[in-house]
Amino acid sequence: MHITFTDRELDVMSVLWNLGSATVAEVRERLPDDLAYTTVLTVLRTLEQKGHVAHTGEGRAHRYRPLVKRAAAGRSALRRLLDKVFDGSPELLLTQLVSDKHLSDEELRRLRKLLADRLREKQP
Amino acid sequence: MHITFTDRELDVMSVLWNLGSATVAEVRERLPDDLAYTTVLTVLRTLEQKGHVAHTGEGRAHRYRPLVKRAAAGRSALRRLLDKVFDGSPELLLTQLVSDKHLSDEELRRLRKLLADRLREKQP
DNA sequence: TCCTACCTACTATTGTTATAGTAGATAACG
DNA sequence: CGTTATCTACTATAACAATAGTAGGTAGGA
Repeated sequence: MHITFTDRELDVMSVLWNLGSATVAEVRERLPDDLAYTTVLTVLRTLEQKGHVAHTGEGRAHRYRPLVKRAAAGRSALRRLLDKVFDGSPELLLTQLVSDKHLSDEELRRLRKLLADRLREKQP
Repeated sequence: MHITFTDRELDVMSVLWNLGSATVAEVRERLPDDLAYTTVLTVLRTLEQKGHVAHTGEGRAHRYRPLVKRAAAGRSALRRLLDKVFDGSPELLLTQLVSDKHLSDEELRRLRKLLADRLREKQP
């Protein structure tokens, strides 16, 4: 089963993942673009229709929360990226990731540790 | 500048990246779904319109080649994934990548080496 | 209590994606 | 040569994405 989001849906999900849950107004003020209130509401509604979020009443307003976990969406998107763009090669992908200028030495070191740990736990 | 492809466009680009260049028929037979010939042609045309591929005549047919490199598309997609889904954390992303069951120990080791090399070259 | 601000529900518009048919050219085959 | 297979160009259409307006309700402040 692959989970996919459109660009705008992903913006919204990102906010929900970060906040845990949010009202329309809360999502709206955190979006990168300045959209009409109703626009944000519409996006949330379509996400709900697709089963990716749910809402509960909070006074007059609705509070939305994600039903899909960040990790699940990540797994899905990563697999797709790996297959289609990096031709199934995790090395190509990682090369790209670490060649990203934004990564500090500290981060690189943490990544290395992460892999080392992972290997150790697989074959003790 | 972010490069983006729709699902189907990405399928097609993937084939072009793998083959270097291809005719409509060649792309078509490598796609995961069984699409009409004209459908594939249409996708290639829109990709051309967007400036992502170009074609040269090859006899009666056209031969298409990517204008966007796999690495460039990868960088763009990876950054997006990192920002929106993994909240900017390369660790989260890598965790997801290595928790993927498809990765063998051998691959994990190669990934670790890749990072080690990268760190060494940054600060010798 | 009355007005204002805020909220949802419904509707609308424009553009894009995904898919494919039809027409007409041409190369290839027999 | 004539017929068939193969191509491109053009056209079409349904579904979805992105954005937002309008109508009508309710809670709270003056």
